[in-house]
Amino acid sequence: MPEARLLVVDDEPNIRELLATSLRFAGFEVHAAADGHSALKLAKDVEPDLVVLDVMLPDLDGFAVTRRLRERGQFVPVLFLTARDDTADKVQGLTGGGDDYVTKPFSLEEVVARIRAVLRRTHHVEDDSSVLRYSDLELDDDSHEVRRAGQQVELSPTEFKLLRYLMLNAGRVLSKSQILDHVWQYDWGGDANIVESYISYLRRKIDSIDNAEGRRLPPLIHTKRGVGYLLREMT
Amino acid sequence: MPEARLLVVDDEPNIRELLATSLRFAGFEVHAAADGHSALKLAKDVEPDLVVLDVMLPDLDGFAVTRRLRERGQFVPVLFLTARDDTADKVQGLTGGGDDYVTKPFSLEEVVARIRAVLRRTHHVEDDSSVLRYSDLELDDDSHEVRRAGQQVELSPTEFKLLRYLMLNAGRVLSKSQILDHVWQYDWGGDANIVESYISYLRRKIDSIDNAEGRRLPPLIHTKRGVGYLLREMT
DNA sequence: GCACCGTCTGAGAACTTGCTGAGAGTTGGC
DNA sequence: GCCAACTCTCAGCAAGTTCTCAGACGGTGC
Repeated sequence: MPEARLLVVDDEPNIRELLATSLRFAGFEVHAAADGHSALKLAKDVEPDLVVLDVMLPDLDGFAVTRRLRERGQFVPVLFLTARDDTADKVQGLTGGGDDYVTKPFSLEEVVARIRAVLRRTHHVEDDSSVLRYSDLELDDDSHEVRRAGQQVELSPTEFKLLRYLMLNAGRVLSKSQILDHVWQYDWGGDANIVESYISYLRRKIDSIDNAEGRRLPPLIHTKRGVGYLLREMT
Repeated sequence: MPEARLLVVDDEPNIRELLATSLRFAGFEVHAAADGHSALKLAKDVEPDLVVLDVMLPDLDGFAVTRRLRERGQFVPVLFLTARDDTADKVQGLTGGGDDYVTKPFSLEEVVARIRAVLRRTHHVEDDSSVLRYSDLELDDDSHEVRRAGQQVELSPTEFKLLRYLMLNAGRVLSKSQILDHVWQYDWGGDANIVESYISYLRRKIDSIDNAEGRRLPPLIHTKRGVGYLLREMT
């Protein structure tokens, strides 16, 4: 059973497909539309739990779509996609409720994280917490805090997103290009060496910790030479 | 079970939706109407605990709506929305009976705070007091007083709203734009740097206090670089 | 053992973000 | 009308973050 039902609305086919595919892979049921009118039609049929909505659409803009949804009694939360500066302020004034926005170009991790955050807040079924756990690692999305063996660790935003992606895929090898695709913005043009750098930073922060007795904790991040990286507890 | 049932009446769709979404998110059951007549009709059906009512409506004005409600025997409290100067005094004259008003443009924090205050006063059976607490911080909505470790602290109105918002979301990182959306007026066009300034003021007042023994109290406001701010007790 | 190749990491440049003091403009009380 | 409190802007500094590069490191296969 999928985690939740999403409706993705974007007129650029590449972005739409990128989102649809990754969100499906992340465990959501995904429906897609290319413009405001088909989005409204589709929303009536599938009754999504959340709408991912580009603000710039060829026919109706994102706000108009939202308004019509609400007028019709569909109080589904919305995650807006906006160009960097251009509409950020317009959106800001309107995100008061459970809605949120992400600026383009985004990274997939960011979109998934925001979707989960919005769903968590609006479905307010308080049993599902915001904490990801693996082994003695804890990552809290709400407070943006990370702990290894109970000891708090300070991570930069990129380090946080990287660790989050590794934890979501614990036990699975992730290639450098997969990591690049998810943690960095989709239009990133640089070198994959950046992944190595950030893995190095992360290891320094979470795999080089001594516990209270001064004993070194076992590493959780492992390199699979020629393949990628793996978060795993080794026994 | 929602905290209370509200009826929001405003003819501007953006404002109506902004209010409806945020109030729903704040835990209220919300119904909405765009003009006086549909408001009256809806009020009969849903029997709201409070009405949020724009004074300027296309058909009946807010006072007329209120009058008809009262004539009909519905003594529901009303929170009026008014333009800044224009009717402030007129409203004041009419808010004797537990009603209140907010001038446009408002901030969401302000609206929520007033709604809670009115409900508290009118439903007077209330076991829930007007005091928010977190750690050794106390914020009293009724008396507008704030204490850190029992020691009273003087805050300006904006500082008070900011602290209130942080306390309501204690343990959760709030981005500068979230803060801007809730604490500042919805049409605010300026820089997010204002949030930094006010965080700085707040820290000076509540995080730089020495207790009776001259020992510095631990800070409660924490910066998550690149993400936002967090009110939290660190152990 | 040696050479190759992928990986690791220190150094550092460029940039971003956040903090704060100074001060201009506004409002409200007396 | 004057003063005090408050709001908001600005700019400079401090610190953190991102990313690149190059040499060191270490596994693998011959």
